[in-house]
Amino acid sequence: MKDQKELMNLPHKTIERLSQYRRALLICVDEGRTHIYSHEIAKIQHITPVQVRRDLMLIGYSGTLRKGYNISELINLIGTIIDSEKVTNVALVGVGNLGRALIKYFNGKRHKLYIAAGIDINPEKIGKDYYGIPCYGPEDMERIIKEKDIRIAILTVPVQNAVESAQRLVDAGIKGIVNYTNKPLNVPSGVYLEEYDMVTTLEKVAFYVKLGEMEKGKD
Amino acid sequence: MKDQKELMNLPHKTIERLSQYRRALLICVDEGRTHIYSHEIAKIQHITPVQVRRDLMLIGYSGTLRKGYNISELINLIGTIIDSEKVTNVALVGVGNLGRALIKYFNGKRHKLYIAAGIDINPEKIGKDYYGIPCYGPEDMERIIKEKDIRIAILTVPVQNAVESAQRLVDAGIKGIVNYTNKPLNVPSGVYLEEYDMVTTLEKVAFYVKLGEMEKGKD
DNA sequence: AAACTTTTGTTATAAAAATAACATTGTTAA
DNA sequence: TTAACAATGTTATTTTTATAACAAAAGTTT
Repeated sequence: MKDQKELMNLPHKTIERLSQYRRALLICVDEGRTHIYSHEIAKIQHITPVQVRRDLMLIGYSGTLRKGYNISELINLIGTIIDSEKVTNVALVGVGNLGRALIKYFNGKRHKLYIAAGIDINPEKIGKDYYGIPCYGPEDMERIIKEKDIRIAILTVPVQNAVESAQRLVDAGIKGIVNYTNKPLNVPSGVYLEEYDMVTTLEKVAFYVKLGEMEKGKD
Repeated sequence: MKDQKELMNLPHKTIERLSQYRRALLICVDEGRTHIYSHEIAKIQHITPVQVRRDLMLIGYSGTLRKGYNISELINLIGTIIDSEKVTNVALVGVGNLGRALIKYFNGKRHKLYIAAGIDINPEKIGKDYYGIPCYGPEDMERIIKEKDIRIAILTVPVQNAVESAQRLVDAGIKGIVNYTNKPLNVPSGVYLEEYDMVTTLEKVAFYVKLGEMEKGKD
């Protein structure tokens, strides 16, 4: 593996793909495989084999000629790059349908990321467990974040609570936020913000479907 | 506005941003505003004003000097570009937590995209309505897709059903799929596939948080 | 009214990302 | 044993995306 300094220079897209490679590789392990070729990874990810090899070159991993890459070695190496040494605790703010989907979907999938607490304003939810994760009230948010050393928050509250929740998370010392609400947020530098809007995704698909139909109509 | 042919040449990233601009502009309309500057849009989207102006140039929209852009005009223009003329019907395959979150989140947000049917394997859900959307059984999938002229599907089934569901959707003539399951899919050319994995998003945030802490640790 | 300011729109440049080209090397097969 | 093959690893090139530079014009200030 390469020097830690070089990690910082990895392209953003490579970081994303490493996470995706690992996901695919974990499935391969379950299927009992030990080795995989770059063109197989590429097929799964809908990218080119060159891109796979280039990414692996960047992290300093070498496969075996004509045997491909050792899957478990590669999984471990990707782990040393993108994971923290210790488990990173995550708070889920907003335990509605989306929030519960995330807990269920995420639970146990990655060793180094753990949704350690749900937070919700609904009194009926406070004190309950959801798929094994305890739900706290908003008044306990700051305390729980400190007690559990939570660094990252997933924001799945209703849009009208998004800004206030984000502000409180930042004030409580959160260092990263994944915002699934409809409202673009602002955070100070030093806090990493990732926003995802399902409407945009769907609109993009709709656009390219429309484009495809226009292309076909031309013939 | 520009010629339809030019639409096809719009950069992919511009398409995504147009959707996001519209989202932001719709919020501004609700706030009663009529005009907006490029640097204001930029601030909301965490990008540069130049990028905003360049995107708008690409779609052939002109603002007014020192007054900025007319919000409702711009919303309409973006609509003519990314929306279809008629409403595009969408099927939601898998009415679990995530599926229901999507219906609720999406319903009524965009005039030209409509989740017209939910499909689920669970007999208790079949025949029920979820936030106004009827849920059908898998045996009715092909029929409903044809009857309602559904072009696009959102896949939110449990991972073990993902491959089979996708295959049936493709066979039924679906032209676009948004895959929220954990399993990378394969579709024939002519079907537009967009995959989104929440784990990758969270891992990316965790990585950059870690990087930020490493940077700080150096001082 | 002249100089300055602010904002748009466009072209030019730089940076990032993806792809292509190709060298290398075990392995297989004639 | 030598040629062909199939795979990796790296450098070079192209494409895409983002940023910078700057011209133009409408308004503001002195």
